[in-house]
Amino acid sequence: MSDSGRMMMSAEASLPVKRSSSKNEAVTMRDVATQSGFSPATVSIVLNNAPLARYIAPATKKRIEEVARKLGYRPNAMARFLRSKRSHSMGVMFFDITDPFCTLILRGIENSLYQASYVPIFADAHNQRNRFERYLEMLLERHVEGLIVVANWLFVDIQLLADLSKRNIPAATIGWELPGQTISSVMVDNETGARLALEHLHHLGHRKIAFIRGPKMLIDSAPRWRGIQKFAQSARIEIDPALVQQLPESLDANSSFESGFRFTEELLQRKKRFTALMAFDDLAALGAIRALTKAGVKVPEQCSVTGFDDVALSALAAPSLTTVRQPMEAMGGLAVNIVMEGINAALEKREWNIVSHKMNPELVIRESTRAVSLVGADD
Amino acid sequence: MSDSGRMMMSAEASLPVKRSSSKNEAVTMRDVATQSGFSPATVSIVLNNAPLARYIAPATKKRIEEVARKLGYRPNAMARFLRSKRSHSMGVMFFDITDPFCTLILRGIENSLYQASYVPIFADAHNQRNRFERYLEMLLERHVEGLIVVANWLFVDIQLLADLSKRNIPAATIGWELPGQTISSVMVDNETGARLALEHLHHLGHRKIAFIRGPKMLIDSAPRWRGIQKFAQSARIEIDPALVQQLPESLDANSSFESGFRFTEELLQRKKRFTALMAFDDLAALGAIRALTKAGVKVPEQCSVTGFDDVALSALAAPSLTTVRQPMEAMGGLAVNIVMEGINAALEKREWNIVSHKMNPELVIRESTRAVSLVGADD
DNA sequence: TGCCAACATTGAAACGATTCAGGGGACATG
DNA sequence: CATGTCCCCTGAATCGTTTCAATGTTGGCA
Repeated sequence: MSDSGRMMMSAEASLPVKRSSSKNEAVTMRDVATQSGFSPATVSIVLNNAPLARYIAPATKKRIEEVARKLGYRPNAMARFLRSKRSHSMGVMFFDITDPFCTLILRGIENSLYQASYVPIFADAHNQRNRFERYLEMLLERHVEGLIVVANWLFVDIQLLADLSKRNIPAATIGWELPGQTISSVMVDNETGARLALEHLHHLGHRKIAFIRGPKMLIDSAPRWRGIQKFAQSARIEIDPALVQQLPESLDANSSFESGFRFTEELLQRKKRFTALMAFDDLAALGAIRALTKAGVKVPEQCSVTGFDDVALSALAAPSLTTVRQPMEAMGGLAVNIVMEGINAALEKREWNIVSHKMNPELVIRESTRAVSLVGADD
Repeated sequence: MSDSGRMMMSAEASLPVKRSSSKNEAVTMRDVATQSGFSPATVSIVLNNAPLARYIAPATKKRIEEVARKLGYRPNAMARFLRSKRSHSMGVMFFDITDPFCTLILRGIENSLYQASYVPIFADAHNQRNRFERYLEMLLERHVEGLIVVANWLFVDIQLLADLSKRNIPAATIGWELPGQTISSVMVDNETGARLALEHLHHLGHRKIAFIRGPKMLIDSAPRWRGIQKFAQSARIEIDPALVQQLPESLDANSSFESGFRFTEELLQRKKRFTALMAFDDLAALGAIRALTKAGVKVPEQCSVTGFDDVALSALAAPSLTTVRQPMEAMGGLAVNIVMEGINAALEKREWNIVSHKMNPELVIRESTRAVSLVGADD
């Protein structure tokens, strides 16, 4: 009564509502129910706009929503999950957050999840198998609705799949795939990417080209090399084995910089001639540039260098790096969509298919490549 | 029967256990209870090693644990939380994952949380206020036990605090603090850091020094500039206003590279003389180096450059960057410890204090700085 | 008047764990 | 034989939602 008087001016008729005395107890649905004079069931139906809400009187809805707002009601996600089986969370496992390759992918994933009002639970495996497994365990306990694995190393194993498919949790991998279509995956088309880079160098007139191959353990290595070989053959570029090196297995994100640096120094010491160097990834390329510069070989004037990935610093380096871009943000987004599709399919008891998607890479031409100068020394 | 026969050889007497027929139904505590022949209560007590477990017969424990393992029982985190009020999760909000400044901090946070078996829920605000608020909402719905905010922009507002302190969720900020000790914070000692860099340049003989100040909106800007001014005064270095520029407000992580580049170009065009340039952060420094190099000014031979932060690429750049390192991983770890302390205090109904910690920065000397050459032209 | 459909709301049973107040049984003690 | 004390274990309530079957109330129509 005391309240209703003041409210006369407002268009909304607003019944009195007791604010919860500044206790730190959370406001529950029951509170909203008692305060609004309806039952918890009704409140739930209204606030979730459930099918039954069709039958709820508009005035009731308004009243309940008003009380909920005034009380600052926030649904308890755990309780909700317990009943509805939907956690609205997605596990995101990756191998190393400090790897620049990862961060843009994560951005893409995060962005898409946010659109869908899903919460990401991040799990950084630090490239360690046991950490991977432990995190997987934690994610399963939390009943993530789906799982995205950003991995490039081969160690991620079958055990994972067993668990996932048994509990049928939709999953997708990025940058990594399992033989035999057992799990959805998103990868860049490595073979095409490598071809693009080599084609570019070839087009610029380079014929004596040094290569830094990726480590065996990395799934990307083989197809990229294949792309190189195929194009070399078709363009009649001779690959001199003495100009080919292979990165060692390493779990450290920045190690390929060191290796690229060291390999290039060795190459230079051996007085091998080459007018271009094609590195497995951007970091190796930057390492190579560093070595070349240090030895007084100017990039790109005397030697062109290409990378792969287009990580953030490639654009900032001096000279900026010509490289093959992986559409990382898009890859992250696509993986989310694939998993979402799986979640929805399961919800509607539809069938759905495992998809393996190869994204198109894009050649990004910057400063580190240039046409072979026909006049003047190329050394 | 078929099972027990095979088990005879094993030392553990093992009673038969029905494996859940390959349904995808999750195995619950009730399953373990019925299969083992004890009540859910007992199972809970045993599996959690609750206080009451003192009174449970060893044989019972063994049996229950065995059944749980065989069935592949995994506790349902949500159900557990609903009862126990402990979500074992921590909200981690940050402004932009693509900012290299962020990633190492996140690594530190993740690492410490992992030790404590807490799951991080990552929320990337993209430097947008509404996104920040929406995520905060989502984190609260999920009842994270604590919150860590990695922020440097000033827009994070009081509203946040109201919500947090009302629900008394322990929180800590990294790289940002609120006036008046209302929330725990971990920051680098910006003033000291700036002094270290300037001291270094001074020590190398530089007197004509250009400065790129940070944007006003960034909390780090003021103390760093203060550090510069104080040292300049005590060392009688004259700061020429014509050599001082200020980065614009921008939400893009890489914008300071552009700005650093542009500012330096302008400086060079104006034919201002300087032998060293001190940039607000690493990206601005790299931009500056780029501009200098482009203009034919050799770094460090003709001009020394320093940065701040020591982000990952600073070591890889050519020349590698002399900079002031923030102990980012340690800062992340410390923030987690602070929040954990708050959680535990609340649990034990202890009092606990808000702490503001200033971490010591460290000067990292690399290739981009060199003593002023007394002979030869410095231009 | 009687019956049915549509409307508006609710009671109560889950969901899967935790927790605490007991409850039998065994054994010792007075 | 009554009582007390450990031991070992369990029944049942509870956490905050969702959801379904059920209930009472209208109004329309034959």
